[in-house]
Amino acid sequence: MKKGRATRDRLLDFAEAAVLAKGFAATSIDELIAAAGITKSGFFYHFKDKADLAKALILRYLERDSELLDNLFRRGDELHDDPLHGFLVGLKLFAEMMANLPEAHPGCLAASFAYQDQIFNREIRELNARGLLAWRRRFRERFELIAERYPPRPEVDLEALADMATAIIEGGLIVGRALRDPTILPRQVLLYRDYVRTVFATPAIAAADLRFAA
Amino acid sequence: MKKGRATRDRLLDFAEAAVLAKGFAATSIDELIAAAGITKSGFFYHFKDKADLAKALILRYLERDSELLDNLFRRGDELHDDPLHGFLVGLKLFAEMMANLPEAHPGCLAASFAYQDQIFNREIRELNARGLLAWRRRFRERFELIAERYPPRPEVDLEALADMATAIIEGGLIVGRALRDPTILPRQVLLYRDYVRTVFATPAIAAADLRFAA
DNA sequence: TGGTTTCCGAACCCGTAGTACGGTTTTCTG
DNA sequence: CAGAAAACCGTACTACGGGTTCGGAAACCA
Repeated sequence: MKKGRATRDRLLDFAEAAVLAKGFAATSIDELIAAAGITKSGFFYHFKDKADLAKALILRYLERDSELLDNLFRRGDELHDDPLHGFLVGLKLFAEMMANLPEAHPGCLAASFAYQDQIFNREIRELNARGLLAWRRRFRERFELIAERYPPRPEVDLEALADMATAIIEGGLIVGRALRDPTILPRQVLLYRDYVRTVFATPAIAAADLRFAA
Repeated sequence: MKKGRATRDRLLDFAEAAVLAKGFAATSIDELIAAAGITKSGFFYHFKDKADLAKALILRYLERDSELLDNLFRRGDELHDDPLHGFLVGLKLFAEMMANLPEAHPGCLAASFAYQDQIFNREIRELNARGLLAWRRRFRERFELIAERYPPRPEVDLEALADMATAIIEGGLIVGRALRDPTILPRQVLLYRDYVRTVFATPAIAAADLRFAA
């Protein structure tokens, strides 16, 4: 009962790495069971078919991801009780975390799935979309909170600014991957951070904010 | 000699669409020849194997893409001989083009390949990386030109700003794809455009404000 | 001890990339 | 215009790996 969970998790680990490297269709069950040291029927005990594996993969990925972001921005807010600067610190923490990853960037499962969505059933596509919407919502709510204190430049749509966070992360991952340069993603995040600041930091308020420094 | 070229192009068309929808591994030669109305040996006359198809795909994609960007920014420069504003117009034209696409967004082959790079040989990965580097170079050179006339905010690295263009496009494509919302990409491009403007046309605020690096 | 969880062995069928080879059309050249 | 050469397509076949099923057997727990 405990061991089953462990091998299931190992299967998911191998699968996630393989999917990010080769895509879902090119990841064979054979290679997963070989890596996990079990046989095929062992696999089909844990997952009823390959689609079930895909579903488990995103579910786990989205959950972990949301947890990670929660922690990150919570820590940011602990360092600054101002909503804007807490967010900016959170972004910085994220950039640092991405810069200090032990190995090359793993990539994002949601992006991988998005570029192969026709091989998945609707349920999985829905899950993926819901994950994206959660990210949008997370950032949008934060921006609305910030906007109460720091009026944003009026022509900037806060929802698009929220989507920009995930867009810049996904894009940074792709460019970093293709160029095999893990420094790209963190730098992109910092540029995004800089942009967010320019959106909310109007001159008068920005001056007043200097007391937050130090 | 003429007809052969045409069927080859049709094969590439179907292949590109299928790869963007399902990934390269899940795209079978059988489905391509069925769509093109030829038989297998017809396919293997045009491409010596599947890897050869992949190579032809990116080559064509990168070439078309570069041509498209050339046209776009040339038109932008024709409307404004100022390097900054010509570029901004080019970005706007790009956003409009993406907004007015007849069908949903096709996606970017380079991104698709980046998330499945382990199924390709080194030559193809190199081609893909070279494409990315070309985009970086294109934008970086432009930014350096702009910087001669409009001094950028000093903390902004122009190379990263160049990468941000492709990152925002790739990211916008992914988010738009996952959410099935074709308006996302153009809006992201416009946000990027807004950021570029703030980088080069800075009101006096930011200098002091940006020292803030908790 | 009895039941549940976890895994194994072996077989099954299908789709896939790729080949061999012969035939037909198109294009070039004398 | 003839005819060779190049370009193109069809049929039939191989070899293999893929996902999936089923009947059990250890391992674990109550």
